[in-house]
Amino acid sequence: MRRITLDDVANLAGVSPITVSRVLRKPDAVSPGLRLRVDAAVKELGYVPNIAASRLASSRTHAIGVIVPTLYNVIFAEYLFALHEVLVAAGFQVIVVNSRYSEIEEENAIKALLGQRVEAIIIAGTHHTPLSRQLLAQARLPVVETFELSPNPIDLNIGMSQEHAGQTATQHLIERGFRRIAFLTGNLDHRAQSRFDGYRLAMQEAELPNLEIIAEKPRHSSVVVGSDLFAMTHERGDVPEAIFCTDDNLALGAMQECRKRGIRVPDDISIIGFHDLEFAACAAPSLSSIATRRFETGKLAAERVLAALNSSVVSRAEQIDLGFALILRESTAI
Amino acid sequence: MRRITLDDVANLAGVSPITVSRVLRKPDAVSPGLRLRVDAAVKELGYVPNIAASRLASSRTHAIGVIVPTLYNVIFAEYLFALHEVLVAAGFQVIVVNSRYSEIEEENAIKALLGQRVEAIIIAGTHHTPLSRQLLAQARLPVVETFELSPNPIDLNIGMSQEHAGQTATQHLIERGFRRIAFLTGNLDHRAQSRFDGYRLAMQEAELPNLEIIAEKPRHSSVVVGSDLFAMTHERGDVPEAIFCTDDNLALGAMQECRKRGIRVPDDISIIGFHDLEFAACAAPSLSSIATRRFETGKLAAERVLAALNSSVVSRAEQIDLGFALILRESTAI
DNA sequence: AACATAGTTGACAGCGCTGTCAAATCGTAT
DNA sequence: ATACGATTTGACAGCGCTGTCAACTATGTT
Repeated sequence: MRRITLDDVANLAGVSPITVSRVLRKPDAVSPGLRLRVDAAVKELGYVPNIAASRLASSRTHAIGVIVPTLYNVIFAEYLFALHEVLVAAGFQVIVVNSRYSEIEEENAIKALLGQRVEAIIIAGTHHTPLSRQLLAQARLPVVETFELSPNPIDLNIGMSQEHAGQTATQHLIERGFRRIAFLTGNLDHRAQSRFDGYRLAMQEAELPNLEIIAEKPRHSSVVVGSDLFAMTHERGDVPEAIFCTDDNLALGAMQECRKRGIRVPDDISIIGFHDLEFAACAAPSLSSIATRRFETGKLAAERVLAALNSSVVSRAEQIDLGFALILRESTAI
Repeated sequence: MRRITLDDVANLAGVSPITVSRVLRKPDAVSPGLRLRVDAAVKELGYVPNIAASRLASSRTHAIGVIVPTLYNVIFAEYLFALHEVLVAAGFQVIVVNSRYSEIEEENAIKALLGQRVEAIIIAGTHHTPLSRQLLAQARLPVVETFELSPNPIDLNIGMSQEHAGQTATQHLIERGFRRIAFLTGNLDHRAQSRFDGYRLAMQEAELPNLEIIAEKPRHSSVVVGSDLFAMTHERGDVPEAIFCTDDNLALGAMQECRKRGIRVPDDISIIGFHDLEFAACAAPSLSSIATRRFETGKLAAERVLAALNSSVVSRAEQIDLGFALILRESTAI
């Protein structure tokens, strides 16, 4: 069972293969009569062009590689949604690869994407293996690092200061008058680590002692982990006055666990999350958080990639800070 | 700036191109001496094979197409995680495409995947356009439809009866003695519709009137939507005795809104969700739900695809029911 | 009627790799 | 020293498409 090719369609329609190719790619350049004949033949044979052959012949793949650490966190779904919206509309295929928070897997992902000859790579995070950096730098294609700001961007960098955001959240709790303020996270990936750095900076400035609630075994931020970690802390008997959680899911879990244990939020304990996920506003009590701009990050990254691909002017190492916002709600109200 | 090719590596290493190709694909078939020379040349030039050329020449893509409606719902993240785990380990690339709950976009996704000459397609759902069905059936490759059971599967079908699950959830509420039982959803995609059918069947059997809380404009299941819909219902003054939500997120939102409005769960109202998402067990109160098997669905689908690709025996139209489980927790306790 | 012009169509080669099979090389037994 | 099979290496063609450029057709102009 041979697959149907351009030649088969051309034979059936009684035209040359190149004409069939044109009908498919730039129909306006072909006379209506032939176009109809070719379209009919395509339909009759159920012809679907072989993209690998097309990519090889044209040396354009119309593919953009995107690397994210996980699909479990909705922030990446939002980011990918924006990327898709822009790139697919512009005729590009988006190839999403998952690094599972591992730099080695990320390196493999980069190799795989380069092997596919993607025309650009958009990668979440700014920490990569030396080989990853080298591959990306040598590849002579637009690279966008997102979500964080890098001290030495490979190419374009669109993000925000995770450290400053962590500091801001902590300072808010300090200003509320709390002294025993804990930092809670399920794992310390690079971004969580930066938020932690910000927390420590703020605590140090206020001359307050650190209070870390960090899972023994790294676990993805989720409601359950927030619940578990708070339960453990409560059972040890050292419940803080306030908690900064690296993620709203963790914060929600902590709040639920408080409720179960008869601890009132914000009367007995204040809680602030991170990312301002959709549910933060409607939680009971509503959750204070740091709003981050996932959608805008994706949109801007995609637009810049398109611009770079169209302009052919090589512009290097630009950095865009999309910032963040402190959102105050009931969970840290006085 | 020409890209580095196999020939460049061969020249540098002083061997024929085919030998380089062998070193990369089956190193054991090449003597250690040459292998080292070739590896060194590959490294020196930073050579990355062109997958399009490889696919064209070998007429194997080692790619599997996966279509999901959205990445916003974590159930698809879990499903994709399982698919990846099995397929990537077996040396396949997983190409994920998003249909955004649209049959037209799904059709386009199918065309795109067939154009890539994927070796199998795994598609969430069993409702497709006629052309989609035709393309999938004619494509002569393994097709797996997942998450639902189809009356006429295209090929393999791994899922569960959404209708029966909806009926079971509703019957549980009926057995608890409630009469004013509402069905709440943000949108009526095919699976939600089937759950709704199950709800109506159960209500009809018990000779109870339907009570629908369905968003006017379709909205993806989320905590906010659950919260909004419940708020609207409460303000209209017709709060039911129990609610079956098509998704745990909706249920969580409804519970939070209850809390804000001083309605106690389960004392004043019982709520059951769907999917048994991770947070259901640790919610306050913990949430009754229908547990579904997303991970197993993905794993089994991937394994069956691998088996089909290896066996070359064409086995058609098998159907596997992975079932579901009613999980009773505080939110529907008496 | 001859010619310029724009608009269509086609011939050709080649993108970079791999399957197939033939040639070369090696080690070992005679 | 020779012959043999096993192993290693290479030559060749072709996968299915597209870029380039040449050839052709229809139309309008002088």
